[in-house]
Order: sequence, then C-alpha cells, then structure tokens
Amino acid sequence: MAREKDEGKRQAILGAAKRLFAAQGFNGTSISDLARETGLPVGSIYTYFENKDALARAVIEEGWELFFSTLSSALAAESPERGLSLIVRRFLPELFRDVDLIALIVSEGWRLNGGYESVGLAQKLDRLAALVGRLVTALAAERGLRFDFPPRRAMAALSLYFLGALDSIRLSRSASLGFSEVDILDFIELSIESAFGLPLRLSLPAEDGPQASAAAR
Amino acid sequence: MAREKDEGKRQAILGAAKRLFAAQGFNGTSISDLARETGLPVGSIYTYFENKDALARAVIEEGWELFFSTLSSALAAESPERGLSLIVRRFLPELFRDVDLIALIVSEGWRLNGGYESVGLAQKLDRLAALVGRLVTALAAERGLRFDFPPRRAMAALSLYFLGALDSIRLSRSASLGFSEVDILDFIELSIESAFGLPLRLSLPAEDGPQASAAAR
Amino acid sequence: MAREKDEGKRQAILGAAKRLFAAQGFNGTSISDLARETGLPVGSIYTYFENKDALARAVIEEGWELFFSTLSSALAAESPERGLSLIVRRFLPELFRDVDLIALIVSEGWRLNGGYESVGLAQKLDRLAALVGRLVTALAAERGLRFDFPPRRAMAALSLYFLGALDSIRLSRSASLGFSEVDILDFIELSIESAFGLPLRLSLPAEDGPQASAAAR
Amino acid sequence: MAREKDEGKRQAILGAAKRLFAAQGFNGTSISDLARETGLPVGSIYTYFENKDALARAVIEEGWELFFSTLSSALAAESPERGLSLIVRRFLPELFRDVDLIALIVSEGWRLNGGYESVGLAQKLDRLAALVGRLVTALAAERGLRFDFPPRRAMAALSLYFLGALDSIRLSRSASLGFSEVDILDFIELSIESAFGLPLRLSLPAEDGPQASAAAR
DNA sequence: CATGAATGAGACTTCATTCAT
DNA sequence: AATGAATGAAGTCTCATTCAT
Repeated sequence: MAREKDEGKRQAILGAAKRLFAAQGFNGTSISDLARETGLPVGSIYTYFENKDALARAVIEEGWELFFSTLSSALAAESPERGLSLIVRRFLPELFRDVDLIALIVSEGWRLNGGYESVGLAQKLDRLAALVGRLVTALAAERGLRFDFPPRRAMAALSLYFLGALDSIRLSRSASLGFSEVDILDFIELSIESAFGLPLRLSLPAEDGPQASAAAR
Repeated sequence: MAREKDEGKRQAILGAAKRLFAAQGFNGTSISDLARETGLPVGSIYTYFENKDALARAVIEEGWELFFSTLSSALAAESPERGLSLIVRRFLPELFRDVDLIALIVSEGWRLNGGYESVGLAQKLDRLAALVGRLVTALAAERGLRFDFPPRRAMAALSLYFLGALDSIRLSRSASLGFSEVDILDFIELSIESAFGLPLRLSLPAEDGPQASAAAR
Repeated sequence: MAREKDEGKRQAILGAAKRLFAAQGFNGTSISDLARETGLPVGSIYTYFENKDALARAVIEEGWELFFSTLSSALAAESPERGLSLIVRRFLPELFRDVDLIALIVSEGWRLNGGYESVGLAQKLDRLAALVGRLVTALAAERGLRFDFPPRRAMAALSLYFLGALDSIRLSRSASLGFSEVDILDFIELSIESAFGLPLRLSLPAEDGPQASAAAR
Repeated sequence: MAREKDEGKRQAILGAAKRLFAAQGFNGTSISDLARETGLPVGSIYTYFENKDALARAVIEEGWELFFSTLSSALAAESPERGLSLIVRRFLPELFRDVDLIALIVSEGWRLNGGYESVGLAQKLDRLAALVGRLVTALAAERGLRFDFPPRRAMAALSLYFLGALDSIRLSRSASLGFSEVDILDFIELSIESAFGLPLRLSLPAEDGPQASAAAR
C-alpha cells in the first residue's frame, strides 16, 4: 500500500489555517502562506483539503466541535452553580485562547461559498443556547428566581455577551486599550452574580484562578 | 477650473468603499469594484486616495469622526438620563445602520499597514469611554449609586456591550438566528435600567420608539 | 484620455491564437504561449479578451465572418459557372491558407464552454449551405440537369467535401502522405465537372492557377 | 502470481483512454480521470504504460491495427464488387462507431511527442490506400473502365472522402446540423455507383441493409 | 507488483498601481 | 486633472510523475 494520509500534516495545516485566517483574514491568507507556515509544499495542502473554502470550513467545523464537546462534557455532571462557575472561570478562559477561531467564524464565515448556511451556524448556536439555557433555567429554579426573558431575548443576551467578550479580548490583545481579558471576565462574573444573587467566586476551588488565564497572554 | 479634487467624487468613493469593504472585506474588494460602483475611472480613485490602504484608513477615520461627533453633539445639552435614553433608543439604532463599518474597523482595521496604531483606535476608544464614562458617573451620582468599577473594568464592560451588540446584530442579519436587532436593544435597555434602577423607556418622547428600530430591519 | 485599446495588439493575439490553438489544440496552448508568441505580457491578453474561452470564440467568430463575407461578395456578381470556378480555384485555395482555423472550429469548437451552440455552428453552416445551394441549383437549372438530392443529402455532401478537403490538406501538410493540396483541388474540380458536365478550367482567366495556391505552401 | 501485468487491466486502461481522449482531448484528460474511469489506482496506469504519451500512442496503434485487420480480412475473400459494398455498408458503419478514435488520430496524433512520424501515420495510410487501390483497380478493370487518376490524386480522393465522412459524422453528432450518418453513407454510395456505373445496393444480401446504419444513430 | 500520497512546475486569472495620452 | 490600457507579481488550483510503503 502507499503512504497513508498523515494526520499530523492535516492538523498542522488546520492549525496554521486557524492562526493565519484569524490573523490576516481568509482573503488575506494565501495558500503559500499556509505552505510556508507548515513547511509543506503548496501541492500538499490540496492533498488534505479540496480547496481553500473547504479548509476554512474544516477549521470552523473542527474548532467548533472541540469547543462544544469540551463545554458539554464539562457541564455534564456538575450542579448548575458549579456549572456556571466552570463556564466563567475555566471554560471561557480556555476558549479565549482560541479567540481567533471564533472571530474567523463570525467575521469571515458568511463570506465562504454558501455563507453561514454551509457552516451550519444557526444550528450550532441553537445547540449552544439550549445548553446554556438549560443551565440558567435550572439555576433560576433552584434560586426561586423567575426570568421572564422570552427565548429570543435570552439568545440575544447570550450572543451579546459571548461575541462581545470575544471581540473585546481580541481588540485588547491587538491594540493596547487599557483593559485586558481579566477585566472582561470579572465583568461577566459580576453580571452573573448580580443576576442570580450568588457569589460564583466562592464555589470554585482555587487551583486555576483568573490570573492564570490572564497570564496566558 | 471650478473645482479641484471634486469633493463629491471623494465622498462617492468613500461611500462605495465603506459599503464594499464592509460587505466583501478589504481584500475581497478590488479597485475596479470601486470604480464600477462609483462610475468613476480607476485612475480617479488614485487621484483622491494615495492607495487602497489610505482609502481604508480614510473610510475608518471619517466614519469614526462622524460617529463620534454625532454622539457628542447628541449628548451635549441633555440631562444624563435623557442622554442614556438617547444613546439606547436613538443613537444605537442609527449606529446599527452602519454596523458593517464598525465591523470593518474591528475586523480589518488592524490589518492595515501599521495596525491599529495607524488608525488610532486606542485613542478613539479612550475618547468614547470618557464620554460615556462622564455620562454614567453623572447619572450614578444623581441617583446616589456608587459604582466601584475601576476604569479598566468600566471600559471592558463598555467594549463588551458595544462590540457584542454590533456583532450580534451583524450575525442576526446575515444568518437567521432566532433573534433580531430589537431583542438586542431591549436587552441593553433592560441591563441599564436594572443597573441604574430607572425606566429609560419613560423618559423619551414617543416620536421614535422601539418600533422604529424594529422596522429598521 | 488614456491609451486606446490597440487594435493591432488585438489582432496579434487573435492571430497567434488561431495559429497556436490549431497547432497545439485549445488545451495544449497556454496563455503564456500566446504571450511569448505575441511578445505581450501575460496580463495584456486579458485586456483584450475576457478569458481563454472568449478568445477562442473570437477566433472562430471573426475567422468565420471573414471567410463568409469573402465568399459571398466573391459570388455576388458572378454567373453560376464562374461562381463555381471561383470557389474552386480562388476561394478554396485562399481558404486553405486558414485551414487550421476550420480545424479549430471542428475539432475544438464543441469543447468550449457551451459547446457548438455557443459558437452558432449550425446557423453558420446553414448560411453556407444556402449560399452554395443557390449556386448549384442555378447552375443545374441552366444546364437542364435535375438533381433529386434532398437537402439533407446535399448538406451531407457539402459537409463531406468541405471537411474532407480541409482535413486532408491539414494532414498532408503535417505528415508526408504522398499527395498535396493541388491533388485535393484537382479532385474537387473533377468531381464538379463530371457532376455538371462542364469544364470549369476553361471558364477562368489564367491569372491565378492552381500552381499558385499550391505554391502558397 | 498467476498473472503478471494483467492484460485485462491493460485493455481497461486502453478502452478508457480511447473514450476519454476522444471525448475530452488528450490534454483535457488527466491520469486521474483514467484512474477513476477504470477503477484502478493512479500508479497502476504507470505499470502498464510508461507515460501519458505512450498511452496515447498505444491507443492509436491498437485502434488502427484493429481497424486495418478488420478491413483486410473483410476484403480478403470477396469479389471486388462485394468488397466495395462491404466497405460502404458494413465496414464504414462499424468504423463510424469509433469515429472519435479516428478523430483522435487525426487531430491529436501529431501532437504527441514526435509527431505523426512516431505514430507512423504515413505508412498506415499507404497501406490503407494500397488496399483500397487494389480493390478499385480490380473493379475498374473488370468493368472495362479506365481511370487516369494518378496515385497521388487517388490518395487525395480517398483521404477526402474518408476524413470528410468521419468529420461530418462527428459534427452531425455533436451539433444538430440537419443531416445524419445515413445521409453521408447514402452520398458515398451514390458517388461510387456513379463512378463505376454499378448498383452497390443490389449486390448485398439483405441481412444488414442501410436501415441498420440508419438505426446506428 | 500495488497503491496513492507527495511534489513542484505550470495553468488560468486577478489586481494594485503606473503612466502614456 | 482625467482616463483606462499596461503590467507583472501573486493567487488558486491541477497534474504528470515518482516513490515510500
């Protein structure tokens, strides 16, 4: 038999693409950029991905899959409270390391052949909203709170916080704007605490505080 | 004789660039696209702008200038309360018509030769933050509230809300995500009301209510 | 005003394309081949033709137009007899200098985007058949001959002779097959003479005999 | 163990090549096309043929060999009259099923590395001409006719009819030109009959008349 | 021998920018 | 100043052929 497709190379390409697409945009990144970055010859990129569009879609798809599966499994066996803590203190910081990936989805996704539909964004967000929605509802019930948010507004809020956090962090990283990731996280935490009337901070063991994620960059 | 460097043409180019850069990205828009869109010959673009980068910078610069001067003058003579109302119900919806321009600034701005520095983003945001900060502080004082937000976190919050709203709206427009601009605005309003304990809705004359922003798209 | 599109360059490209497409096939001819052949930079080819397909279509279109208009005007004011002589002794030899053009139409035309339809071949042949048909009918009438050829078969015969002559000449030029253009012409002449019972040879002034066309290549 | 260089695979490749080269041209057919068409891996093509050129030469060579041997054996034991009938009514229609193969020879053959020489076209045509020439001479002698055709012109005539028929049929198949294969065959038959003053039609047993060729397409 | 991943030359095409007119 | 043809670098992608497995 001949050589098998080298998964390592595939991942290398995917990684380089994630980095460069996010950094320079889809149109601003050339296949030769990817070749140079990975050390592979141009032709090899096409051994692993049908074309540039397909590569971008794969970046988005696999990035999302990782993100979502990490999130769900993280929340699986936790109490609502701890779940929310986890999201803010563990999951978001981790996610923020891949901030550029989400930027890619948001700012370039629809430019791909076929637009957002081809990336299945609506469906992805629905799943995400459902996941977080369940958590919030459970927590509210537990606390005896009643949110009269219609689902539309809940999704809007979720989207605003999520995208806002991501973009703010991206911005704060590439320009010096006077605030950093920690400030964003603190603000999110504060918002949640005041919305639910509970101190998230206390419910988390100390092992990996906000400082860590702040130090990440 | 009459005119040298016809300002009308300059504006036409600027307008086309704003539209096309935002719609197709900086790299996805060619000078011929701009020529076709404006009806001007290719060469004329270079009469008014040194090159593509300079054009993008001008788009951002003038877009921002307009945005900022509109905002400041809108807030100039108003009471803090009305100021906040105005921002949410008048200014933001108007801003959201140019949502793509801000996206351009955020997602492509730093890609320009020289990065955000050449665009002066930090400085721009500082001015914006100061403006809103004054408003909020005044309002808080008036209401007897005490925010212990350090300026860093205040800016983070502002950035999160601002960018989050913009991106969410952008997203909701290009994909069908189950929520729309009105939901975003409603959520922002609610957040402010609950933060300051005041009903924004009431403080605004009826002429242009939330329906307007809903109808906007 | 800027430079005007240089018709000379356009013709140079067209000529090179005619030659090279016919010689190496459409797929076998690269744009750089054309650039090298014309001495123009690659980009300039695209100033004059939208793309390779459009160039091929133009080659065919303009070649045909020239061919057909030459033919019709040549026949306009002639008696049927002289018309037939002209075709065989003047027109065909001239046409045979562009033998490669017809080969291009026949062997590559349908490979173009859109096939023969996009080239309008059927219509072209109809016009040609009508033109020759009128001539033949007139001649037959004059001579008291009655051809019971249904139009289908007449077109078939025309096509066979026409394409057969062209391909034979092409072949005899690129390989050494033991016969040449003159032999083809002689045979055609003989066929016509025996079909109509008239000596074509006599009816033509001597100025430009078969030798000339033979010497042409 | 059983087989080295499986002849079946070789034939599969050859068949696919004949089909695809004729349909899409030599340059328009990729080795992967052949691999896909045959179900063989790319590498195997190179096990059976040194390279693409060699494959094309083999296609032509073997196609011609088959054609020629079929023709000679068909004519071997026949009277000249029946021989001619056979050619027109049996052999040509059969040949016309592989019209694209001859087109390949004619239009692409000389493009191969080395031109027609490497394919031996001149020699092939000589053999063909000799074969048909013998037949015609015999027939003429039998009928007491005297053709003063020099061999050059005879070959020219043969070539014209042969190539003309092939190209006309090809053309009539890919475009809708108002005539079809039957018309071509009828015209050839008529030409022969009038040249030799004999009715071909009658000399052939009924089993496979002109209808067959009509039905052929 | 069989396989198909690897490779890099080269195909078509676009485009920012210049500059003759 | 106005125009748009000219240009060549660079982009995406294909492909014949090789060669590790």
